[in-house]
Amino acid sequence: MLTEVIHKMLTDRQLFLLQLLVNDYVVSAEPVGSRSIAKREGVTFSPATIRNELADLEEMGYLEKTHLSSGRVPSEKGYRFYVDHLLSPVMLSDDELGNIRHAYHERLSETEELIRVTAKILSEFTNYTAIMLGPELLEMKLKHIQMVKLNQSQGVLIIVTDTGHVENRVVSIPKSIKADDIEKIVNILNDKLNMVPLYQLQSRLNAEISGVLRENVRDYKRIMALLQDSLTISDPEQIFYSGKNNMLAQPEFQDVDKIIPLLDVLEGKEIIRELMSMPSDGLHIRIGRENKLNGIEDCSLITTTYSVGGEHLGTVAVIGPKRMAYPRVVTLIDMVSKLLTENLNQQERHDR
Amino acid sequence: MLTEVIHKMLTDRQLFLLQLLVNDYVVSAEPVGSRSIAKREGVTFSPATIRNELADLEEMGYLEKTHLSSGRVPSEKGYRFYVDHLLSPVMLSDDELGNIRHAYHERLSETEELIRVTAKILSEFTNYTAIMLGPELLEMKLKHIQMVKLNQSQGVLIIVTDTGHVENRVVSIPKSIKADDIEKIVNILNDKLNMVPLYQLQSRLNAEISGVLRENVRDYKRIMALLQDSLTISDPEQIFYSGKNNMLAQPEFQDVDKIIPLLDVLEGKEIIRELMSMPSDGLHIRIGRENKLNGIEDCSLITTTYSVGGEHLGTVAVIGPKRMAYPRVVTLIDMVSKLLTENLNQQERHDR
DNA sequence: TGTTAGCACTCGTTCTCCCCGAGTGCTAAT
DNA sequence: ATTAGCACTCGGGGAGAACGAGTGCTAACA
Repeated sequence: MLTEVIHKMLTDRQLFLLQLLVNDYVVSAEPVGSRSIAKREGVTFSPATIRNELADLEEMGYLEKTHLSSGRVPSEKGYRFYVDHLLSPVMLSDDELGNIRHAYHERLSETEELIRVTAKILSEFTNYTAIMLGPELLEMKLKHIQMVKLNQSQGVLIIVTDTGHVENRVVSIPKSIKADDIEKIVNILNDKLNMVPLYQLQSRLNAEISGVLRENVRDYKRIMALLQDSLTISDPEQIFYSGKNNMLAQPEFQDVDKIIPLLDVLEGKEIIRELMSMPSDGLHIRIGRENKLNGIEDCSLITTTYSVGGEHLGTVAVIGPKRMAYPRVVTLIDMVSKLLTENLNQQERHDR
Repeated sequence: MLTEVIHKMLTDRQLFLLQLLVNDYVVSAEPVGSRSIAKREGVTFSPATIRNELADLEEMGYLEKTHLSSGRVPSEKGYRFYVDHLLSPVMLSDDELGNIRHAYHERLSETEELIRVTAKILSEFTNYTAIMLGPELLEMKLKHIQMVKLNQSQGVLIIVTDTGHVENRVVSIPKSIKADDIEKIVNILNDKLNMVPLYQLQSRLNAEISGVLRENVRDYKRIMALLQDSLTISDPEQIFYSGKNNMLAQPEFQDVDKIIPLLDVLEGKEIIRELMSMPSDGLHIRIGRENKLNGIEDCSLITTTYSVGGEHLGTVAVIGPKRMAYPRVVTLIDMVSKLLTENLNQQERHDR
């Protein structure tokens, strides 16, 4: 057991006090003093004793003071310890459980809609910001491809994936390419590329299709260029945000100068890269500076993953202040990612 | 000429002073005093004279004071007058013109992309928030409809409109409906509904299609229910935002308590209704409380429209503080909406 | 009669000073 | 080992004072 290792360094009482202090600070957002801890239930010793203990905890780096004679605040090391060893799962009230299940109860046949709803639930129940990465587009497989002509020189190319996701783009069609050519090409593509992952489209196109096309259609070069262009997946990630403004209500972000960089980061692409750099198995927590990304030094990031049909992976993330209600968020994010996986696979089940 | 009517009430000097004061306040965001006006170029009279004039303008309701001995600030009536009678068009620098044209210079074949880029340009060059309403989905005409089967019980219904917009939704297909039925149905729909505006789909379905279906396919009732369900356009508006966070940099929104309601309104649906309530011809400005919507009493809204092929109308809007750089925004929004129309119709031209 | 210099007055802002209270560390008694 | 007591620290809040940007008014002037 890990606790034995811990006991060598921290006494039971110190563990208890650290836990109390973090719990207190998480709700009050203000430095916690010995007196207020002493008043808490289950505390049998005096403020003076607590002060001694807290001084030790501070010396070990688990706590900090904002100024010489202030109460204590958890350090990042303190949060890390709390999260690793002291996190006790929290029970949600029946009311809340009911509400969550209810939100999922509508008929949500579309994967996107399901993810969007999940993000909303997560942000509303945590009061922080939820970010979800959809299943990577590039991992999806091509189910059907289609060209719809809009007018003499333009058409819409439509790509449907196995998950039911639809990509479309408008393309210019040179005059030299005739309608029956297009039909022929689309048929060839559907034939050869069925269930090919999107990230392979380019290479397959060059390897297999180019030869077939050369034999079957006129103006082969132009068509190849066109296809190469339009079968490039430009934005390989689907991103869903919810509750971006929840951060504004947090006491640590009352200052506008803190809000602007934060919101800028939340809207930017770097946060996505940060999310994708999280390990892809199970639940992970990054506290403050553990995030490599500038601008969220005062935030914590909790992520987990969900899967569709045991394959396509997506990420569920909650971002909030370092002083986060970790137990609650962990419970919620875990629950929601399981519900999401469950729901998605329920759809998937129809496949077999 | 309107100016004659004005002259009966406001002297030339008063007009001049009002204009100076608004221009000054727009950049400084602070009450303007007589001394600072006197220092401006072209002002030949003394602070005392200016004070007298300003007092008159205040009496007439064009100016306000924040407190008894402060400088003056334009009232809503003052802004209104300024906007109606004193707005002098502003020239953009060659640099800026170049940048704008450059931003449009990439190949932007997709309507959506074009609108998105326009919003971005507008918000970046004004430093306010841009909101664009896409051409109303309901006005578009059906170009092609298609069903792609995903698995035994689900398929994706794809609707392509004449503008190249693609709508799609996942539908559950009852087992009783066979593949050849689906093909038959889709053929009938494409045949009967070609170039029918989307808002008519429902009624046409009931009037014309239901009879044909009854004769040609099994399980007619179920299919009708399915079609009725999936041919409903759920979200009839496409909305593009850009620069929502620009508001945070404005001095009037330094207070977090002001930011939260503002951002909430910007994210909400009411603002869309407000936008749609603007007259649909030419450029319009609503100042402060002229907006019926709560939460943007301190903002002004400038809108204009753009058109696609002389038909589908969309809205371009900029929202900023009442103390807005009106001349610049008017010039920019006008220019950008023209460029947008131009670009869209360039695509359209290929049609003929 | 319109303009302007001069002056008393107003009022928000900023700075200082002071006090309060929450909290600490240390010491000595239990 | 625990705790009561005490001196000390420091941020926050409130009361004044000084400041300055601005006004309105009056009287003099062209």
